[in-house]
Amino acid sequence: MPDLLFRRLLRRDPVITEAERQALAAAISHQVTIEADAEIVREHQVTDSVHLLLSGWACRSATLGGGRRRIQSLHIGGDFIDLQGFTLKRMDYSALALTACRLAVIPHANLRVITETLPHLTRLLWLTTVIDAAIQRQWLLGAGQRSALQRLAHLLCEALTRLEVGGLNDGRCFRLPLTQGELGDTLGMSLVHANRVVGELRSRGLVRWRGEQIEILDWPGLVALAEFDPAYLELEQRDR
Amino acid sequence: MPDLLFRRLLRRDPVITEAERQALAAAISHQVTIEADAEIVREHQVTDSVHLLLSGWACRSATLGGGRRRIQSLHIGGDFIDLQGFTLKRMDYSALALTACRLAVIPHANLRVITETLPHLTRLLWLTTVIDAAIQRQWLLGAGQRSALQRLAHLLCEALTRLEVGGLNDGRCFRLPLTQGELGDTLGMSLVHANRVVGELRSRGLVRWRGEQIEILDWPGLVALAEFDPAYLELEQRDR
DNA sequence: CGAGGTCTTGAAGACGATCAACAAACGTGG
DNA sequence: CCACGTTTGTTGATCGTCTTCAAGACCTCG
Repeated sequence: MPDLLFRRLLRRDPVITEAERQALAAAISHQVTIEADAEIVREHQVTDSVHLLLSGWACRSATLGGGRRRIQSLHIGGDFIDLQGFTLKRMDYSALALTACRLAVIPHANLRVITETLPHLTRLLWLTTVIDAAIQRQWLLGAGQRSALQRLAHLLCEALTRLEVGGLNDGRCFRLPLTQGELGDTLGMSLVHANRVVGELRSRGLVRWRGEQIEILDWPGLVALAEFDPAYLELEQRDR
Repeated sequence: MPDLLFRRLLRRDPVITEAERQALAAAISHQVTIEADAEIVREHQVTDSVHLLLSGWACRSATLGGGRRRIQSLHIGGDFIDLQGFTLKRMDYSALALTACRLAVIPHANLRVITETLPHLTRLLWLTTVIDAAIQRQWLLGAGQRSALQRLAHLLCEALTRLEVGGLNDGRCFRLPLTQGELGDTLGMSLVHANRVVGELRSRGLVRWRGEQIEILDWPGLVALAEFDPAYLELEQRDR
């Protein structure tokens, strides 16, 4: 079941043994399907299992007094939504389904057994949380130092690159299931400004953007605008 | 030597065995002292050891074209500067000493042995990288949704709380060894605005701030202004 | 005592927020 | 199939926060 996860891990590490595959598959207690806009975990909740996204899109978000919301990350098939919770226990963010999602549920107890028997797989799981954090650092960097237009361009570059690793894109086309309001929350800007900045990207001929469907028309131009360097996604195969 | 680290881990987990303490102490290959403004690790560098800060202040920073720099985190005694590098190998940020620092160096090879023999200690190390990421999420949340004044107030709340865990503060007084230029880079604002916002905090009677020395005069007021909730620092004792 | 870094303050201007209104798309039930 | 309400997208106008440029004060250290 967690094939997508393994495919992505294999981009980072040359060897995943059959025993490791089976252990992780066996750690899954059950699967669930949830509909769009459903909550996967709630902020402040103490959790006892983690969720691996098998298909669909999800996000993490946190809200501040005054209803100001920030979407802190986007997730696609093969991502752990809340692996942090395995060590953290109490969540500091909520996770929401952006589309209908298929999720694999893995109890913490089963992960604990993995940490006690399969150190290499443990390091790979650790790695996924660390890559997660590297993406967050990139967003933090953007939030302060990139313009609104650059942040949007960077998001598109990151999205396409990550989708490609899982084979979830269609060439230069992909789906981004966010309303412009959600896009604003993701990029840290108002709905109105998100709209303007989407318009700017279109008028520069960099993307075609109809509803949720996006086509990158000028990848080098977009990468240059965003100052996108995929190094932080850690796509090199190494022994970990 | 890594007493500060253990003290802080004990705030999160009730039990650390003598074997775990000794294993981590033994994993340290050597210690180094570096002077202020020295570089600890450089962006894009492939590392083979991690650095545990024993005393002094350090930060992580990343730079974007045009020389725009972002300080992504601040570190005090007991923090790992670059534990991410153990799984990541290639760094996506630079680390700099803000003051003279004493560092313990732990080769990746020794950490690997720990992951293969001491699963509970491994989970605690994993936990430190996850708390690290939780702090980053909080900064990301602030970067978009908090005003400049609130971000500064939040930074002070976080700094004092983290210093308290290590016993590194002096009541409501502590040292923050940042110039206002660096403070601006940390908070994602210009030097000039950082200065104004420090002035605002002073004139509201919330802090006394002379050079690097800070005294919190009105803690509840500062917490309220910042909307500071220390839950994300994960200070509850649990089995991990 | 001078020099370099740091802090402080003023003024002008840019970027993005907010307020407001309307258009387009979508889904639902009549 | 159309009417209707709701959600989403689009555009204009005004306003505020923060940036940039600039200059002067302070301070520390050789």
